[in-house]
Amino acid sequence: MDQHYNPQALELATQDFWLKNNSFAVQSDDSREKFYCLAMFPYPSGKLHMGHVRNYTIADVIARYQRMQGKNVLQPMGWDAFGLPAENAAIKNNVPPAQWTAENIDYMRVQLRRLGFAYDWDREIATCNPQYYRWEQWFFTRLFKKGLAYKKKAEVNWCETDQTVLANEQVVNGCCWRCDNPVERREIDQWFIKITEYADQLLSDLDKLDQWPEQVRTMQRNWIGRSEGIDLDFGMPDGDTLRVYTTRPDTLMGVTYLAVAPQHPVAQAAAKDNAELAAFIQSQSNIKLAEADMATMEKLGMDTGMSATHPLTGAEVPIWVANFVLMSYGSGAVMSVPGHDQRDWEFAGKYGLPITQVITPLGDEDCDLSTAAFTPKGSLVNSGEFDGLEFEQAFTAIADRLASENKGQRSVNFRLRDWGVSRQRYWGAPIPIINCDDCGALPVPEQDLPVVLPTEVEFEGIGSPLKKMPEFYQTSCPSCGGPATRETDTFDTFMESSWYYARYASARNDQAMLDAGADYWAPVDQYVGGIEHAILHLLYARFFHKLMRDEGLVNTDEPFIRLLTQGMVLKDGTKMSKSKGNTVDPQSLIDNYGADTVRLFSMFAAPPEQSLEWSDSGVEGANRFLKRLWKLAANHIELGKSAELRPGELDNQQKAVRRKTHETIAKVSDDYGRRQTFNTAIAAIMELCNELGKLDTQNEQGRAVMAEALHATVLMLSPIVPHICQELWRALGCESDLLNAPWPSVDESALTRDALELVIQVNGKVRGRMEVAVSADKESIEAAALEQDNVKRFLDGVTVRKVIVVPGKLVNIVAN
RNA sequence: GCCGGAGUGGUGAAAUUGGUAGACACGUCGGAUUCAAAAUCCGAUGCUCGCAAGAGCGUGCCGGUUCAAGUCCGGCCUCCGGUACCA
Repeated sequence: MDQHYNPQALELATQDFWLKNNSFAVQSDDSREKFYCLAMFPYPSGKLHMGHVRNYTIADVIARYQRMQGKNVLQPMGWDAFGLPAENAAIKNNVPPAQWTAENIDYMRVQLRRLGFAYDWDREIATCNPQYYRWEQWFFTRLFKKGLAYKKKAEVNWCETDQTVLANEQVVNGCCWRCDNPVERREIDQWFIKITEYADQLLSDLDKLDQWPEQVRTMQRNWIGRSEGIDLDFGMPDGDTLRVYTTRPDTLMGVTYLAVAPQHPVAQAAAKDNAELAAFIQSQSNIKLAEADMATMEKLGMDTGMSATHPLTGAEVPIWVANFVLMSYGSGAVMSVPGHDQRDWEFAGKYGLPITQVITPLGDEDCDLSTAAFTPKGSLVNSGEFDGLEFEQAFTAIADRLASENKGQRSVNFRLRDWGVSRQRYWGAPIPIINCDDCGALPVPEQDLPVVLPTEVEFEGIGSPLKKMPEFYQTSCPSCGGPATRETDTFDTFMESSWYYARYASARNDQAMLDAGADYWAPVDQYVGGIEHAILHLLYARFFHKLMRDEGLVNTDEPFIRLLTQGMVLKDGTKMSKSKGNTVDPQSLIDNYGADTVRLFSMFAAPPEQSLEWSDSGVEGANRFLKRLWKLAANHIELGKSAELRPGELDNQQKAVRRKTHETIAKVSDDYGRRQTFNTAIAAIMELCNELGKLDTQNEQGRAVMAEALHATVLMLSPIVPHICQELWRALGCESDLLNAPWPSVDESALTRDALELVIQVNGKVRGRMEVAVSADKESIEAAALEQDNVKRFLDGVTVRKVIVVPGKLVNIVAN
């Protein structure tokens, strides 16, 4: 065996071996337990970045570990190939998005192969391929027929200069990122999918996801935002009503004004003969659609001059237009209770509206309405017949009263909004709809699918090229046969990423969206991806899975059983990304050190769920460890075949090393399987190797202990650094295929010890240590602790009050 | 703004159920080896005081619970992610 570790040659040879043996292609096999391991597929942006390397190494480690547990493991890879960056690159480099994307995929595929990931490449998919998106189009037509897809008007960011719809990302400080002119909001027809019909299920099924991080479940719960309240109607002068939703009906008697969204019909009507109000509403249309912008902007409002009648008191309350009221939540109108809502309080203060107290504290909370609103729940005052009631009683009493007068009823509301899937962009899957003047919007018939996106296009970036291609949009109505036009909008790319995990299981089927492969492989047993996808992608995928279930395509409720959300790879304290220009190219690291070093470093630097601050130093250390490991094995092999291990004949050092070996197996197994903290697994293996370096191998049993430890080490490291381990496995004389070798097991008899060290504290501070026999009882431990010289110093002149013995850990002497 | 995280040596981090703070590495310093250097190996390394034994301090900040708090509770600060058209 070569004393010198040469990763480049070794890794290429190993990858060649895997390729020739088709090592990672898998088939359904009902006789074996399956394990579906999936990392979120990449957007083919050009080159891999460190976030990809981290993501795919984590998943690969888990996949290889599960294979060593004897499972039938599927790990596929593909490309989230539609999206905005391809259009930007097309404009910048004058290359069609399809070509740019295909070239990136080809380059990145080579990089993934070079990193040695155990993918079944036979199942590779790219979402921009018509063989993929045709099933998405087909599925959408099914949703349309079920009434789950519908069209309505919704706002977009519009650049009048460029005549283009802008993504939020493309609006910088309220202006177009290309021409720097102010954007405005514009209403256009868009397609929606009724995710709100599934809100209850999406919420309640979160309870089943007990192998998801709690933080992700909490975020989704809050995003769905179920609340219980009351819909109630204020009377309008024309006899009509103005509906508001509130979760605090107990404060109803404290309403001093109503606030409606600028887009609300009442606001629009009032503006018709009020130029000042019309100008105010107009000025609010220059704010971009992002919630963060709307929530942080200055809260502004204007009196409409109109008023409404309070449903219980009959009092007249003024109606204001307020820019912080969202047309998309509830009814687009809210009742304002400045005494008990901080935002209403600030607004009332600013515009001189009255502030009334109707809740009084139950406990000793501060309540001074001249300094702030009092927002906790309490007991009602100034509320007539409801005085003295607490929240629950008041809720019931007021709800019943409103219901009896037919002015309101209990209502469950969700923050979640229906999913808008229309994009006014070229590089996406065409929405399979035909618009006929006589018959309306109709789905493209199944036999005419897919609606293929033309890839030979003139791409200028001003609007979608599809709108200038009559050969694309001119068609005939599937119902009446008359002339009709296709939708030129394309789908949100979240559509493609919402079901790809299932398609991998049926990747080559051109007769159906999913087949028996999906029955076998779905759901995904382990999903790995960035925490930034905690809400949108993961919620849409959960929704899509339920849609597919209800279409009979899958037979489970949830797509992802266990979820690992990896932290960001940061550099200089901010997310590493192409747009920020702070990326580290993993390719040069692979060229310098090899794939195993890059894999080892990215697993060692931080636990998977934490963000990882990149530093170039440390990669060197990972490489150094592999060199040391190589040399350790080479030195052992040079000494020749080792004898059979006879545990009864070991001396103390050999026993200690063997104990360390099995302690390490126990620790590393737990770190891989339960904790998924690969950094601590690596640290434990490093500790073992440090011990092995000190082991005397001049005698037979010493070499036998070394052999056992090296076998375990190679097995335990193989998911992380598979290339070097494959080579060492062979060099250690093992004939079997390391990929399928069973995970090492713990020999409990090797773990026993006679004595252990206890820490002795006086009043919680460490004052000494002592060796005690494992069998020692509490009394003898206490007595020995009190005899320690340094302990006695601290007990001088004080009285021992209590002695606490924590078995196997410490003794704490409480004295004063 | 709202929702969810994070904050520990010079650096990345460890401490899994409230029980020895800093494992494992990086870096730095010292030594061995070398004509010399690289590489490699050995040793030291939280801060302060001390020849040493040892002592004091120390996990973003303020307060609390406990024999014992990085860990639990209350209140802040800073940074990161998401915020529905970036993916």
